Amino acid sequence: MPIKTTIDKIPQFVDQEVTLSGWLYNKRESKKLKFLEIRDGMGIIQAIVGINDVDDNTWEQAGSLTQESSLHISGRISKHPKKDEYELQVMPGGIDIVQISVDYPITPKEHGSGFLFQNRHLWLRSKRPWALMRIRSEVIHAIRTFFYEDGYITFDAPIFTPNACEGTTDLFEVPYFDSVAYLSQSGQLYGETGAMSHRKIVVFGPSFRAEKSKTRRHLTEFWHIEPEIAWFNINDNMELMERLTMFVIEWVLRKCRPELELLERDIKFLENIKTPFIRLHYDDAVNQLNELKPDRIKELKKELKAATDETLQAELKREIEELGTDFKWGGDFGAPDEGILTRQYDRPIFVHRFPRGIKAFYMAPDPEDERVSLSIDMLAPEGYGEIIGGGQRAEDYDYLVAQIKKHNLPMEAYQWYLDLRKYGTNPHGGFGLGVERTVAWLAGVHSIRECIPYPRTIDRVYP
RNA sequence: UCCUCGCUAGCUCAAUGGUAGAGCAACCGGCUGUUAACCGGUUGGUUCCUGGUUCAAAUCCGGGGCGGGGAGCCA
Repeated sequence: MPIKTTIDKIPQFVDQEVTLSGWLYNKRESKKLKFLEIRDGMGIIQAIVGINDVDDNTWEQAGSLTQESSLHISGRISKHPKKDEYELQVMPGGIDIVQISVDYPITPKEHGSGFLFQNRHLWLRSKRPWALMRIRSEVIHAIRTFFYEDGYITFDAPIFTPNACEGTTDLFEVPYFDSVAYLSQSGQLYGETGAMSHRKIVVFGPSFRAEKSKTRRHLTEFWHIEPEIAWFNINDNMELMERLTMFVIEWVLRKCRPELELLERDIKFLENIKTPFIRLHYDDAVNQLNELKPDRIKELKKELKAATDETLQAELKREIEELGTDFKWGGDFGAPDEGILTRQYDRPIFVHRFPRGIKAFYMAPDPEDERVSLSIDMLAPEGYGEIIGGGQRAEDYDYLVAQIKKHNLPMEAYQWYLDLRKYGTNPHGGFGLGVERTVAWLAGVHSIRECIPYPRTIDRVYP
């Protein structure tokens, strides 16, 4: 009787007979041999059906299999004659078909991304999404492990909220009995209440933003890791971001080698990342940016000369024009600016102490320089840009009240939040890390839409 | 909200305003170890919808729909 098992455990069954349950991934056949690629969720193995090794019925059944047909398959495990892999030699009666799949839409050939996302429920079975979902799972597991081992409490924030965290324009409004509620765009304010109770907490959940963005870096629903810590300053904060990032990088390099290989991720870049990460004051970032701009423009002009594609030319022209003027103090960095800054380093960079005007109302002002706030962005290298945003929170009651007024936010909705400053206020802070952006960077994929099972964007809520 | 590109067979794409095609998939056949297998054949069309220009529209123009890429904003 063959042993029931799964493909990940195959190496321990060499020269033994096993039964696998799975799906046909691909098939190649000749007159006397059929090669069946079997996928069982844990991996893929090639099964061999030889016309002289099986009965007629098994031979016919093997021939009738179509892509994604479900089956049980039994045979002897052996080493691949050419490759460092194992394969399954199908035995007589070794094929038990559960269902023949007809017209599976996703073929092993090329498809456009629109088509693939329309068929996301099936595309998830293909190698690339399979690898990415496993990396995502490990990234989440690594983050939770990091915080757990560091003494943090998991503190879940509500998803229905009565108020805006950072403004109302990009909130999803939903009916709530006789009233309305909003889908949370951040758990941070609730996280702060948890920090006052447990000192170190981490909120993990989905965040919703009705931003009408259509880029590879935006989703309307994304997963958000938001630690919040009492008695915690901006330097503690950067140190925490750094430790977390290193922990996750090392975890993924340790656990996801096959997946990274499948995605053809050049892992040298990740392996070479060392602490300390670069720490750049906003002022210095602005100066550096203005110094580097002329060189970048030269580069782009060269690219423009070489470019033949018209859309690429137009894009390059626009980017050159945008870079043409000096970056003025007080502005926020755009994607091209972040690109210039990160390109010169081999590790993530922190930009800290942004002007108060471009950061959220709750950011603490810098006591040594009132123009700026104690805010931090962490920019990933290789052009991935911002993956963490955070900072120290304003602890002074009167300052916060003034900020809420200045930002035209409804005071009554923030009474509970203001209570934190009335009763035992203290320097505290935290940050928000985008899970999908982190996965995209570590896995080296272009779009964060591939980094979540079902991406939600401005014009896709199906499937 | 703005800019930009696109929509033709199941998929990826061709087609000077003049008979709508290829590759892949599917189906049939061939091939002794293939691995996005290969070779031969067959089937497959409301050219996104709508209105217009024209002797004639996949192609040009207007309106709409859907999708890709980007800006701003952000995780």
